[in-house]
Amino acid sequence: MTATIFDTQDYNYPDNYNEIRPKLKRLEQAIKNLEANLIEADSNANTEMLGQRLADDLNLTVDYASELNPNQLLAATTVDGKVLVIAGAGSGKTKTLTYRTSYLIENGVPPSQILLLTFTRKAANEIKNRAQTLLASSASDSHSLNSSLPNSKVLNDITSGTFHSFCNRLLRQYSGLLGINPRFTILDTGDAEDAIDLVNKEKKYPTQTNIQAFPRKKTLQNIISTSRNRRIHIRDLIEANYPDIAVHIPIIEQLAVDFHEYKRANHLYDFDDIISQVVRHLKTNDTFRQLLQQTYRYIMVDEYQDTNIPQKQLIDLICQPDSVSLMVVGDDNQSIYAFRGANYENILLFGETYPAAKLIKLEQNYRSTPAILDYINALSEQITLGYQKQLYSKIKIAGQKPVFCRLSDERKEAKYIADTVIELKPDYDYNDFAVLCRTSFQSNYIQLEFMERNIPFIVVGGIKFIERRHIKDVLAFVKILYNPNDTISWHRILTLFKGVGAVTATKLTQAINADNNSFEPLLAAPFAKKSEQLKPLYAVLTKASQAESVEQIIDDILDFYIPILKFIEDNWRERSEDFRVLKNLAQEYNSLDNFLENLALDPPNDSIAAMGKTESGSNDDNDKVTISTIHSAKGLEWPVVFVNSLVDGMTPHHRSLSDFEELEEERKLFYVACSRAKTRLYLTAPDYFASYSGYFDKPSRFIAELSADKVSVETVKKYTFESDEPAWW
DNA sequence: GATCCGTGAGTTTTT
DNA sequence: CTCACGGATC
Repeated sequence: MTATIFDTQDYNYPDNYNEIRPKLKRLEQAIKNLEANLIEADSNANTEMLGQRLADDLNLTVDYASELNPNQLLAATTVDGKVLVIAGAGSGKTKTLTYRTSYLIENGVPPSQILLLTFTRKAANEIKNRAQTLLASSASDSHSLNSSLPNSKVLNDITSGTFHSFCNRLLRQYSGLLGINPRFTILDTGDAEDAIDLVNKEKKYPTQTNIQAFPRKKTLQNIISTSRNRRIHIRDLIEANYPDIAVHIPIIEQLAVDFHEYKRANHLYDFDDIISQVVRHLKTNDTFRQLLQQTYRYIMVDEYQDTNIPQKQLIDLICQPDSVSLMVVGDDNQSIYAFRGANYENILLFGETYPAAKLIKLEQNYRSTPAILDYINALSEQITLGYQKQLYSKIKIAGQKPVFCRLSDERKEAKYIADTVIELKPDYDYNDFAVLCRTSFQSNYIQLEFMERNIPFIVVGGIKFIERRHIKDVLAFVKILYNPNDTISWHRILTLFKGVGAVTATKLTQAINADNNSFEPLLAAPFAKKSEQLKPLYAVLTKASQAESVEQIIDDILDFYIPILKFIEDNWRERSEDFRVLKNLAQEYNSLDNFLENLALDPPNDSIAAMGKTESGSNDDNDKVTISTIHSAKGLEWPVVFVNSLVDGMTPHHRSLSDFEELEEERKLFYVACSRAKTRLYLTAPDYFASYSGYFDKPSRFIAELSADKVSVETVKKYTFESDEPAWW
């Protein structure tokens, strides 16, 4: 046992390891089976032959063999069958997918047969654009006489995007075949909560609130969604994770059914429906399934470790025929989305699903210094279950070991980080720094400190533009123009008015839907007298429904809505700033379909209003320190990375301390955070953290578990902090 | 039936 | 701190 930096600490570890032991056994077996199908470039004389064959192939203009490392080359050129690529952090995963895409095209695969599923749309576009550039530049400096080179348009025919955007497109494109209305509305999580609340109130279930309060809508949404994505019955889920509300199980089960029917009746799809409904159609509609199987012959899935069960089913259903080529890429060390239903077992069971599958590993790291790699490899060893892997670098200079520094409190921690940024700034741009937090709330002190020190920063993750109340309000108007059956939006709009509450709103919505979705009931007998504003509402909806452009619609709505906002919010002026952003977005779209779809599935995730404020005189608008949640930092990298709040109970989060699998995920989360760093990694922890949820004062076990030689421990004395006096004294 | 106000309970990560 | 609910009041 090697010494650790905190020998005196002891931690309570989850005690449910034995319960899940059978499951782990199964996973271990599947891993072992697939490891047996590992194909490696080094041990395989084929690689040289492969390189030679590629070099001889006159149809190829890109020099794959010299631009990729041997295993990347293998991944890029292994086309047939089912393949899992374990791509370690910083191993050139995007590059490999880019070259593979180009390789497919060069080998005559029609782009329309390629399906590329990624975690974000940005990732999909990046791969497509880079492949495009690759093909174009190679074509221009190549002596090849190949005349069938793809022109610049061709790559647009590749189907790419997130699971959600892909399924959304399928539902609309094949609405006829599937017998559904193509003009459906997408409910984001907040909308789904509202819908559940609405159904709950309308149905007036006989809840026994005298025994135990009925759960709030947020909890209900969470339970229903988790139940679907993890395929756990509501009863089992509640008994295991929400034992307090067990008395309400029958009602919640009924609510889930009624909620589902409500969505179907009103052409509403929440995030889960978008995927699950496609899966259901694939299972039951042979024509549809065969159509997709014939259309998509080459399928690539990125971030496979973060897929959930419905997403895996979707892939498996399309890939059923042996002739369909499937390559899934991921890193089991980086599965961090279980809270959203992601199932880390998918990647571990790949060998069970596809016994003939091949395994390729990318272990050469192009990102981090050897000292940092040493650290993250040590972290990786602490992860109980997974494919064998060891990242290595060809960089000779070891670089600086990760630094661990413990400070007396969160303010000191923030000061330390700011101090270090300023100290290193001469050698770096602000762009080169990132502060990664377990929860968005943990960045508060950092933000304050950076503001005081005039360090420019941008916050990623946290409160999203699209979730702000006034944006949701305006979009509700747009949504009912698109889908008048969108009862959630109707409800939202109608309750804005004085004299109209939940009951009137529901009745009015029903009247409108019953009247073939005309707006007339707004003017008719029982409702018109409820509020002075229903008449102007009728006018603006009528006007906006005839508008020529998305931008015009937004303008019409804003004319009507801003006076209302003025009345209900005192900071309306500040909020109105956001409307500029909304209008700019609207200008980019020429149809409501695309506008709403993009806003729902690919929302602008940084609050642009906040960005505008920090530009106090600085010309260099883009040079900013990134402050981000760890989740939002996935896939990114920075030369200098700070990971803060490394107190046991914050990282790992206290809610995960009693469950083996949840704790493992926290460990992976920390792994993701550390593996973002290229040259310097700073780990910081305050002495304690106190909130209503508990008092925590031990350093994170993730740091304590490693042998002491992996980090250098820095003492705060080196830094002279400014006075603790508030600025206004 | 709508709204206002006081009280009490819950706060991770996001397509 | 924020959200939801119960009860009083319009």
